[in-house]
Amino acid sequence: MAPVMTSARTRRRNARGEGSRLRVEIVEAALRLIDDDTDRLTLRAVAREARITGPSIYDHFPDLESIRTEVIRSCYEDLIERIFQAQGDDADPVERLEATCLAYARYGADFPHRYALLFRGERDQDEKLAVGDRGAAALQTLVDTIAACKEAGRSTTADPYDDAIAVWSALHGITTLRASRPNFAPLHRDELIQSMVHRLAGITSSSQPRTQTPQ
Amino acid sequence: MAPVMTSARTRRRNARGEGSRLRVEIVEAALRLIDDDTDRLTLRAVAREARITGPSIYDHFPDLESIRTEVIRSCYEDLIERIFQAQGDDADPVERLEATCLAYARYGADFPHRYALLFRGERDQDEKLAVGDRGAAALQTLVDTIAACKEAGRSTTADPYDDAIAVWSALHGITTLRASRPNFAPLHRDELIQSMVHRLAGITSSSQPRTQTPQ
DNA sequence: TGTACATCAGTGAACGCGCGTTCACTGATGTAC
DNA sequence: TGTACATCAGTGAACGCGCGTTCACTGATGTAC
Repeated sequence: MAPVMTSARTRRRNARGEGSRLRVEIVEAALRLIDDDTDRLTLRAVAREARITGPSIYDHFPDLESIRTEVIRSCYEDLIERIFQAQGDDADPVERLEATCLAYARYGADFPHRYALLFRGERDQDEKLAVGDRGAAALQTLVDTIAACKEAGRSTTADPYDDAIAVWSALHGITTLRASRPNFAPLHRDELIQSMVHRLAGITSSSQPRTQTPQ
Repeated sequence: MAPVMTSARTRRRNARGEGSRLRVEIVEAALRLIDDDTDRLTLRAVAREARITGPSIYDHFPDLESIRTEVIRSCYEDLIERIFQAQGDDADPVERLEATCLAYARYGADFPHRYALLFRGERDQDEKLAVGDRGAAALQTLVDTIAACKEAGRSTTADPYDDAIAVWSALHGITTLRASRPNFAPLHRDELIQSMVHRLAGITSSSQPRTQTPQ
């Protein structure tokens, strides 16, 4: 008689005292499903992907929604972390601005479905995620960098905050348009992004990759 | 004995020969659900909203997916129509550009969930919707308008197509960011949009609502 | 004008499915003696 | 070193639900005579 094929077939249970390891396995499984463009994240699908049975999840999460929240929170943290890392120790504020914006866009290009997830939900999401402060700090970083460009005489910005909002909007737009239309601006994405950022942040002269032809 | 409460309680059936009227009622019901931010569009929910029973839908649509497709198609047509209408008969190309972009952004602000629907799906969508040509024509309109600005000496654009893509990205970004964060740029949305469009399309001088402070 | 009837716009019951969640349980494993 | 046992990491069956879809049907209404 052939052995029954169970969903947990090849998985080896965690050792004693290592039970909480399953919590991160669950989140990883959910991320895999999201990256595969699963249209609806279900508890049973996550369990299958983690090669456990449904009820096992309840030792680590009270319900499906809390898995979802944790997944979004971890993606958010990841993106914010990359933004701060991209700020690096660059002395030139224009290069810092470019690096920050490209890091943001690159996250969206590398993980389009995770990125979409971050901006799908709405009201009160930040509170539930408890990352509101870090998110605001990331935006402030962009504001400060544009302000630094101005102080260095490299930007004509009249309002770094307004321009940071404009830059963020443009980055978000090109990131999400690209995700939904695979053929959208594929050839010179980074150049397009840099060009948009330069214009919206009022960056002057210098190593601008895009040449303007005066009328 | 109290009458049985059915989902079709108050609806009056369409007259003979008017059966196809139900088709548009179904689409309207689906649109209402979408505007109410229904998380998952189901056939049974559409039927309830249209005050008919589920099976009645099958006289007009072969399956749930085809309702969805028709809804998206009609939203797409609506948006494209508004873009062409906004082009109007304005002689000033800069004003035409502004009107077009604001019409686009306004659609997204007025119908955030319909707008999101248009950019949720992905590959092959245009073919399925049979609106690819009209969509491309709408984008071309934007390209032409920017080119007209240049010819009128009102834009320094080096490449109207690239700049149209940039403008579209920015519009898409601010529209979707606003949808997911209700507090995002609420005070001067139109001014922000105009300012972004002007800078990305290389519009010079004139009635720019945003004052640049030279360093 | 009156009536039988064909047509048409739907209905209602039923199906199999995957879902979230609950509950009692099992069986491997580290530990006490 | 050997064994009984408590603990822990999960399992399996079951529940009620809403779903998409099918099928046979019903009952109002326009039309032919």
